[in-house]
Amino acid sequence: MSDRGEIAVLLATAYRVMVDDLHRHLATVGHAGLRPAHGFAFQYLSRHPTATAVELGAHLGVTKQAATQLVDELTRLGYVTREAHPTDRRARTVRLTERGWDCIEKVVAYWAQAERRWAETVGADRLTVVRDALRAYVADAPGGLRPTW
Amino acid sequence: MSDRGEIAVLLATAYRVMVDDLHRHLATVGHAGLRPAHGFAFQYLSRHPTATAVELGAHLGVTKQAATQLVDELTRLGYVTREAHPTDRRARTVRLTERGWDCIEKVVAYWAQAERRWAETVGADRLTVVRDALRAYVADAPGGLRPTW
DNA sequence: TCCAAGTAGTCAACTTACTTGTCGAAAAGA
DNA sequence: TCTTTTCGACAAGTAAGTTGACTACTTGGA
Repeated sequence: MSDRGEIAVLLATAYRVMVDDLHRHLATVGHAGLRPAHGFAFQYLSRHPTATAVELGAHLGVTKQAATQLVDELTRLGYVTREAHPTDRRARTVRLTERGWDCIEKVVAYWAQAERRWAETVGADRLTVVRDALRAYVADAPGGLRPTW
Repeated sequence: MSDRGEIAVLLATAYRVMVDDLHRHLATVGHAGLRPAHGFAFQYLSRHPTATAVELGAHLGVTKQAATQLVDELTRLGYVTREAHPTDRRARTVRLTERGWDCIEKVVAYWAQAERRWAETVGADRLTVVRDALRAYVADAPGGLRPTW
């Protein structure tokens, strides 16, 4: 179980290490209490400024109730606010606060730094190979995203 | 959020795709009902034939109660059996059944095949680079394994 | 050899992050 | 207009973990 198919184990471990490191880091820069699930919510909200909770749920692949709970939690933590929807009086849009944007910036900065460190140990050219190979793998694969971190 | 630090997103997505594909495949070869968490239990049990539930829990990073529940479930599904511990009358060892070993074999075979397919699209030499780079990443990282799939 | 401390596993209650189901209010399509 | 759909709220249930307390057995030291 360690030669053939080793990449699967490595992939799982690398993923885990990355997520753990990120959250450990975030906790030290004023963003404790975030769970992996929040990451993709942030990513979606950052490029869909008028998204509703239901929309967000659809993107994350969870029910609207779960999405509502997530938004409740992010609201309580100060990362998003709910505002009246411009055209639909049933709906409310979910908007990132300044604190939300700050967190996103810090995630991006941390990943960029982690990537630089990795490039230092294995070489930038090799890291490019990794990136391309991963792109090929996920492009090839069937179906829905929903990375669930 | 897509150039610098893109590898983080790719890693998360690739992991997700891999796990989903694996479980979809397992369901088609007579091993439906398995959850990601079972994978590492199998891996550990395959190389620690006299492991107890508590030991397994320590390896997986969960409480003994959670480990016991996991073993209950695997027993019910026919993947493991509990047997008297050879020297400790408090303890019971958890042993893989034939069905358990069959599942492990199928996982290994599937990963090997997935790796071959991947190598076909990106080239075997590039896949070696990926493997080495991932090894370097997880080796570099601090601390506990516990991939939690 | 006995006793205190430690450990394997069980039972019970609670927490978290979801799920399904139902509903009122508003929107949208025929 | 009228029917159907959709947004979000409320309620209850489930799955997979947690902490805490307990019994049965083991172990190591006085």
